[in-house]
Amino acid sequence: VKKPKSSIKDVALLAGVSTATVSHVINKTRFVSEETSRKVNEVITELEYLPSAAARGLAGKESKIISVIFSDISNPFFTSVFMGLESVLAGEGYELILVNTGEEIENQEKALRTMLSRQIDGLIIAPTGRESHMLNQLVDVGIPVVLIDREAPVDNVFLVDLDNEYAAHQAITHLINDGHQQIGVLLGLPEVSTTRTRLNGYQKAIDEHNIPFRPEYLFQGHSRIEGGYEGVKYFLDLDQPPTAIFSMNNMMTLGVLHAFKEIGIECPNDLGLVGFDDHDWGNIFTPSLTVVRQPTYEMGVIAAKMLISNTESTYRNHERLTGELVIRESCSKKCQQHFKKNISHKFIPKSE
Amino acid sequence: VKKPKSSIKDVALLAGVSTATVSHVINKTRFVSEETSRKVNEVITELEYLPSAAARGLAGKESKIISVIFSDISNPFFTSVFMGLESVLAGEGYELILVNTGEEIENQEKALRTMLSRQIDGLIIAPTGRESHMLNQLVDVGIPVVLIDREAPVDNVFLVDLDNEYAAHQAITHLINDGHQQIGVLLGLPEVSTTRTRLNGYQKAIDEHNIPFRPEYLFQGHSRIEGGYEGVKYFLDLDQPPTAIFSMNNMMTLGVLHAFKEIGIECPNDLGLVGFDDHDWGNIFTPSLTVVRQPTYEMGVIAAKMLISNTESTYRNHERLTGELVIRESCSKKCQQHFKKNISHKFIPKSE
DNA sequence: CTGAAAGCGCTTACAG
DNA sequence: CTGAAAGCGCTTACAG
Repeated sequence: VKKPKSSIKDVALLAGVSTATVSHVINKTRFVSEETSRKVNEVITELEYLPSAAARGLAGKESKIISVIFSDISNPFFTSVFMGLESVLAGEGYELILVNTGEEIENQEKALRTMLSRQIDGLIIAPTGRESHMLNQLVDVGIPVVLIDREAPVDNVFLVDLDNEYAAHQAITHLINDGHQQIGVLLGLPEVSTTRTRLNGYQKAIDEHNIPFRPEYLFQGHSRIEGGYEGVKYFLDLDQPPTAIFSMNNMMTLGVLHAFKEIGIECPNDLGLVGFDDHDWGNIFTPSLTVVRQPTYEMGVIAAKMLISNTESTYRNHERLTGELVIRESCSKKCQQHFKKNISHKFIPKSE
Repeated sequence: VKKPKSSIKDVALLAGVSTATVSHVINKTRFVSEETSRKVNEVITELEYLPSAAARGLAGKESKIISVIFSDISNPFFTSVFMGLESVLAGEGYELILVNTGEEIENQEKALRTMLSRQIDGLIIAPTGRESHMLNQLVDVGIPVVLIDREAPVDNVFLVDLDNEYAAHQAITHLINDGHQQIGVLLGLPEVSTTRTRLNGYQKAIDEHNIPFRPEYLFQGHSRIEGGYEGVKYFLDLDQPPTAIFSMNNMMTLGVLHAFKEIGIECPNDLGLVGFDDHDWGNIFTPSLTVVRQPTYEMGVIAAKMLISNTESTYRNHERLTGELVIRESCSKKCQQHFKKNISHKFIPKSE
């Protein structure tokens, strides 16, 4: 039951003009007399004509497609960034191809390869951080790319990220001021740049307070729920468990809360918690969560504007935003002894 | 610093064959001697040749683009569906254009119009439910479309959804068995089909238990956080407030929990709660939430498979899945009097 | 103020 | 086993 689509030729024929004229009235790319212009538009609506994006792309114009490559779209951080992107790009007539790499470099490379064969007008990517052959190739070919959230070893790209070191420093300092000296860290993925910069902020904060660095207070949580969950178990099994936890992202924070509930840990009295990324449940949970809020939507907006601004004047190549420490209830320590002494006997491992 | 991309002509020239042959070795669409085939592939890697998707599309082949139109990508329901879609489609070489309508019919129509001008291979959409001219046109033009989660007035489309009536019936029956006779409902958007079917399930369940239907127990929450929050306030202001709330989606449930925390409502003793959609925080919250879990990821998988299965045999035009009632702690009522009597004096309106 | 025509980079009958 | 060539539906110098 296919209805044949009409082409620019059909329009030209019916309107009694050339295809060039039709093209020009559609794109407003040269003057056309009002009369013919009207006639052409009439025929267009009559035939329900829509120009073929493929033909347009081939003929050398922009594709109006921008590719977005994220690592984990189930993370609200990225959906919020996406909405920020969309808010400016949709208005400009762009469509977004979204691909989810699941943090796998092979998926990223494969996606980038496809993008290279498409006529994309730009790329917005939260890169894995490892060397990427395809990313360099995309840049070489002249496609504008903006890195978001994370750095990567490429030149001639835009970058919008958070001042992660400052944000982490702020969070840890807050924890210290609330009486914590032993602070466990749930690390994000090692190959992602934010893990390093947030750790730097931690280091700097404890240094400033002459708190010794303890490698056993670092746990690799892989930015995943399970990692946060396992991390709590790990910390409590230490001879001298930390009195507070710094979680480097919201997924791990969720895992921490899981563990807290399961083990019966009362936060912040038993164990303090400061997280990265804010969300509605952060406010609902008891205690409500003290977190570093990232301006996620705004990051998307800026990235999008960078990409489509041909005037380089508006933005620098690198826009660094500032996080906001949202102080709620999960940090303030009231008793100083280590939590382990009191509850280790009620530890219930997760049933698998 | 643009590096010129090489075309199929360049490859043909360097390999000493025709473009037809190059095309055929790439697509494996007719036999080519092993020797020339090898030679062609060598040249391809040497030139880092990648076929132009635009040209391919124009020349009549598939575009390998599938369009996904959702109403709210910040809702985990949709991100989970998206990941299900991606899990099968990425493997088949498809790219997904994602657009977020924010539940606005105009945005939907605009997006569909663009899709019509693109050479998309298929469309997966959670439609607003209202009559859509563009949707019909897409179908007319021969593009396969699958409706997901919701129905819409179109013919010749696939549909994958939940048995919403059954799911709601199950949830309400559970509430009734836990001792609730007054059950307030937070309605989803009126134009979305699931709102109607879930309400039917509610109606059926109370009918079966001879519980009178009370229109004042229905509150329009618009499937949004604010709606859930306002709903709780509304219900508690009734002369005879309900003893339990049925929330038709996870966003409204979040709003309910906000209100609970703010007003100081103890769930389930003060007010029971059963929600639609499951999420990690459902388990973390105290009390943990009793909800209808939808097989979201699976819905995505099935929708994707429907779309690309040319053999109509595998799937019917309509696949209806079954939700699972996950019983946790937020329903069982222990005291029978209406909650209002005890706490209305501590009511603190949200500061705006 | 408007047209004729080349060209974008593929695919695919048609031929041999 | 492989080529020459038409054609997909646009855009854009070039001409007038």
